Amino acid sequence: MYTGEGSDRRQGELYKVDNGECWNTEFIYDVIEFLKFVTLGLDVEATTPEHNGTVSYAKLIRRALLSTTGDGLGMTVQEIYAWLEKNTTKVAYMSQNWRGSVRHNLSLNMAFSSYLRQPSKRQGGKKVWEWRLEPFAKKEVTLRKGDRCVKKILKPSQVLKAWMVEVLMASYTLRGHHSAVSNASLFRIDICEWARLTRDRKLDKFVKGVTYLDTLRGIHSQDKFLFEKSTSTVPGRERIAQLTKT
DNA sequence: CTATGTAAACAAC
DNA sequence: GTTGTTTACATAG
Repeated sequence: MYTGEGSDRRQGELYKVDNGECWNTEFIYDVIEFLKFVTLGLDVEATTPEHNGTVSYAKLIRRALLSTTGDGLGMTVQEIYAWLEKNTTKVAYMSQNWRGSVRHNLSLNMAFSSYLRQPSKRQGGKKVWEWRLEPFAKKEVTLRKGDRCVKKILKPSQVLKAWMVEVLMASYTLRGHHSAVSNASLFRIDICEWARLTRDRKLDKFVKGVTYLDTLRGIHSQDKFLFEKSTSTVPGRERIAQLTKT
């Protein structure tokens, strides 16, 4: 992620980012502004067991998944239960149905996705699903608050929007061009296309107009970055279609 | 209105 | 019975 500060906003300039890609300057600025917007006013996350009773399930699940060693290794629901029981104080005094709440969070929150774990010989080919953190939810974002640098993680529901930005970036990368998006209809095109390419079920539902009331509400009406802020580098529909073909 | 927690119906395994 | 999806409702801020 590009984290530098700059005063010039010359258009068309390309920056190299962490993964080696080149991004359009204006797009980068838009992403940064967006992330700032998204992370304003977040509370400090409690890190010790004595204080994590007030931390949300989603954050604790995130911490559980971050605690796994090995790249891409996730946790089964049972492993998540066990981790929460061992490493937090929250579940001890939550309702009897806290496991249901955990599953509810896993299912509803786009920060979490399930994958089929490679079957081991011991388990005799039985299907085992594991939950992983989406890359966007692993990140901590460094923000400047006054003269201090504060590290924050994104709230799971807010980070959904950041994830949308990732979707856009991925789809642009796929097409081999880079640009800011500021137009609702173009955004929709991108989301539809990405849902099709990735066969993302959650995204697919989103495209089909099923709203996730708890997490997706308001994304159209409220997201000023994606739908109201205007930039001048948005390619036309024809151009997009052209690029998509090749 | 947003964020979060809880309950429950229901399907698939 | 477990796991996962979804809707509905409650409450705090």
